[in-house]
Amino acid sequence: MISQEKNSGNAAAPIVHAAVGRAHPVTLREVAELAGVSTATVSLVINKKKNARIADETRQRVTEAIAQLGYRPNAMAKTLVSGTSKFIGLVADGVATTPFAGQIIHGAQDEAWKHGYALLIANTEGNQDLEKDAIAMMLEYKVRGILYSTWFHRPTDIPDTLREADFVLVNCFSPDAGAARAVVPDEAQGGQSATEILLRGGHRRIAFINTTTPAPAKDGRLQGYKDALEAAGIPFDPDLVLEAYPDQEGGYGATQDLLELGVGAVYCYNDRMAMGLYDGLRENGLSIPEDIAVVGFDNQEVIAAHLRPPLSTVSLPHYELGAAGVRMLLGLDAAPLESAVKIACPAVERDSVAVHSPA
Amino acid sequence: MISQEKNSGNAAAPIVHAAVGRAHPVTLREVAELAGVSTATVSLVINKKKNARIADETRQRVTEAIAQLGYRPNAMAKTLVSGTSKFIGLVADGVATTPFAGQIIHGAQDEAWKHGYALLIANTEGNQDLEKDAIAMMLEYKVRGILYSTWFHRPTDIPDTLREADFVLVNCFSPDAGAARAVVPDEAQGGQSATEILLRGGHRRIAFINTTTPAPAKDGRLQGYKDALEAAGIPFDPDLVLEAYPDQEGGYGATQDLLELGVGAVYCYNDRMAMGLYDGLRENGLSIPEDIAVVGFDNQEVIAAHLRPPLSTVSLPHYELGAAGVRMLLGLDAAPLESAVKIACPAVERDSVAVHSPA
DNA sequence: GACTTTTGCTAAAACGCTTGAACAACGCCT
DNA sequence: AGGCGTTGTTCAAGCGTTTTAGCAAAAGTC
Repeated sequence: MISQEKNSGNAAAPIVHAAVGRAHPVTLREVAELAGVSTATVSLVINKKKNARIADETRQRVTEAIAQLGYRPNAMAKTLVSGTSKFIGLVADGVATTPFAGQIIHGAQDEAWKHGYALLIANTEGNQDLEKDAIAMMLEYKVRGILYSTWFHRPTDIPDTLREADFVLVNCFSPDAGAARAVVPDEAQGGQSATEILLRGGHRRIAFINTTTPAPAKDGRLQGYKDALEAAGIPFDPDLVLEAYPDQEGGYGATQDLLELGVGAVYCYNDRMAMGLYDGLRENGLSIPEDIAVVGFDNQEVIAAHLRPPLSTVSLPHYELGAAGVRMLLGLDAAPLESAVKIACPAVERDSVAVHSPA
Repeated sequence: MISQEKNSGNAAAPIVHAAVGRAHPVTLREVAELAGVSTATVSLVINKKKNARIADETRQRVTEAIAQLGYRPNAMAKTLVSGTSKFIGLVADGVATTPFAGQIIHGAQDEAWKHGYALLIANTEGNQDLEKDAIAMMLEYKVRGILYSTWFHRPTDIPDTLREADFVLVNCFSPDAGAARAVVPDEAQGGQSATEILLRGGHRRIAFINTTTPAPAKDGRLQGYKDALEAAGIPFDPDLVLEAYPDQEGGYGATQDLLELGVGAVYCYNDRMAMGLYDGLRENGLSIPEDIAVVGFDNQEVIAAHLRPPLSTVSLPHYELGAAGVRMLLGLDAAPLESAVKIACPAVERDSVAVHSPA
């Protein structure tokens, strides 16, 4: 339904967007002709060149012609002239697949957009050929740079072709330090924050169920646990550290061992383990947080926020990783080459740890 | 670490990719000069034009020159000539934000890639201005077409600018039927499948906890429930249909009403409600599926697969929606204008419904 | 041997835009 | 009146491709 405004008393013809309908796209030249000027002039007014001297009257005429024809600049032509596009590529081994790592895309997209860039994404699902093709394509489209990201924090090899572009590693890093700019989550700080939630809850004997799978997260989260204890003046007791496969089954399965420890608080390697632990604890007639306090790690919304009681945890800053990656690529953030930049994992306190009532 | 192959006996010079290092990008002309031919010839061999007559020897020389220089075609220049790029735009009101709807991106990306297209995404978070800018940007980059998607199935208005492009609505549809091509989930079929899981489990009295929020899903899922009952020869009993807010709290809160119905099976509007219901049921000492069978809808992996017992549910085909959208856009799938194409919601059977032991 | 075909390749225009140099017209100063 | 600085605008080259028409040489044809 097209609403036609009544514009009596207005001499201007009703504006008709000629471009609507997809005939032949309107070009600069056509605008120039309508306005009775050269294409150079039109270009000048469009780009608001500061040292260009254009009469107000002319500027006006051009602006009108643009509106009347529904002109849209051809970004390809622009790019061809300038040499680089306003694209930032994002190649991911699976962030689009995994629910919460998708936030990397989101963060990158928002930040890129903020600076006038658009995101070109490619999900490679870990397939090397696909990855190569994706990077090639981005290179061909003259992207400003490429964000190379992984769905979980890990070391990664840098594909050769990637080096042809300006790039930043996101959520991963190169084993040979100094080889590339990178941004990763601060696992240790996160582990410390998680432990501190429990500490603040008044707990002194805190178990940690770590993962069995080797990963930067495994070491970092354990380190954070130790750091927090040390800061609180509590000696580290290796017996309080269990290990299990990092999923719901793993958490569930660790219940018995945990109970034998006789602790009042547990910090789980991730939310899924915590979820399993909830079930195990419940089956043993224990309630959270009264009998035992629990914190997780990752802040997988769908799990953590909807468990009963809602789980206190620590956020994996995916959104921030994406955003920081873009800023680093664009040279807006400092980007040390020696080591990856670490992004904080903020604590998210919910109800799985009782507030401390100092005895 | 650069490994230098020993190539004694091989007259060819070691291939050096001149492009690595980001000096001045290699152009067609340079390749032509190295090969001692014209740019036209190089273009011809690169694009493998079938009716182009090129001597094998020449083709060979060109190929070598390309490899030697590490030449990469400039896609912008190509696009400028051809008029349209190999991009497909995806504007989303939040699919990147919501975990599982991110699969729309994934599906679209895979399918687009399969046909040689790259995905250009823009998350508008429902912001109209952002949306307009995003579409404008896509138009300027001469995208092949635009996928306009929403994070949950709903009617939507079609922004004016969108009409300047070839477009398809994904997971949403226009209230004025026939206004646009669209692809949406088949809620009714999904509801029917969900109900059938319970029916196959031997249940005859099946409750349905619908949502209180108006949406295509509300009507469709109810319709499917009725259809399934009818097909099974069971009269529809309105008393068995409850309503609650579609989240975990809603499901939990519906427990009492549900128990008063005295049913042995429940079909929940979504997985989150089912999750809440699990808690409510458990508190009442009821076990799933022995005392009561439950099915959900949506198949939110993180919830459904990890509940105890794992929840039988019905999948919202986000991946397929994205893929189908691309195919429709590219004219690979038929695209009726009268109504949206419906994508099946496949049942995912887990353990929340006992297998039927016919008495 | 004079012709037509075929084969292999190139010249050059076009795609839509940007930009530095050039230019015409004007007012101002001496 | 001559020179000069300003102002407003255009010229034309160039960005890296694709593609059509056309040309020269080689190969067939009778």
